[in-house]
Amino acid sequence: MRFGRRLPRAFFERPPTLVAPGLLGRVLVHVQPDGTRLAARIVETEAYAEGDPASHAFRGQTPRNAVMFGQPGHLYVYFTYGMHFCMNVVTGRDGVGSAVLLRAAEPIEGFDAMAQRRGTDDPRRLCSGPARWTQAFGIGRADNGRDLARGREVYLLEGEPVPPRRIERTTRVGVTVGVERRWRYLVRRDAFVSPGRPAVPRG
DNA sequence: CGTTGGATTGGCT
DNA sequence: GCCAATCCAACGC
Repeated sequence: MRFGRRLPRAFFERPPTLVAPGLLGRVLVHVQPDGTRLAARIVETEAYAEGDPASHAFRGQTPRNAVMFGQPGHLYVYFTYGMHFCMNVVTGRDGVGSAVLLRAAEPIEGFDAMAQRRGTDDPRRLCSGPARWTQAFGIGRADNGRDLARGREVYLLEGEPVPPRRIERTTRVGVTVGVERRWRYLVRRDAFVSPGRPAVPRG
């Protein structure tokens, strides 16, 4: 199958609340060290904007979040809960700390390698969750800072964008602050969306 | 330098 | 629904 061209740098050089819905239906590709190609269609994302208390960038630049403040179109990978990696696409102009968390996708290519890493054959358990997806793809520390617009190992293809009426918007999953912001974007009724529960806005 | 809690997941009650 | 797993960056003293 063909999924079109690579998404250009300009695609990412916008606020994360525009990039996040714009990434739905796109295809993330990871060419592994052994040459195996993995691909998945994005079905769920979250925006982490400038001035957003839930963002890793909220308290300014640190060694950990430095990639978020760099050139858009790069991959920001972080380690959490002592065992999981999550991946983001850096958005906005150089110097702005913002990104889009990649939360869930439908496996398209490299099913066997994903199943082996995940320890299950269930296609819905391969990439449906941010840490599941990085595990299935073998994404880790070494991938932090990779350039999606130019690199050879990890990149994004145009795929087929999801029209606005098929996009659902909710609060984000797992955040304890900024819970009123509805910055989680998902493909309506898609089976590969993560099982994560949106935050409940207090009121 | 000690403490805290996390953009999660899977297993168990 | 609840909670342990397991590391470590960020923050406060």
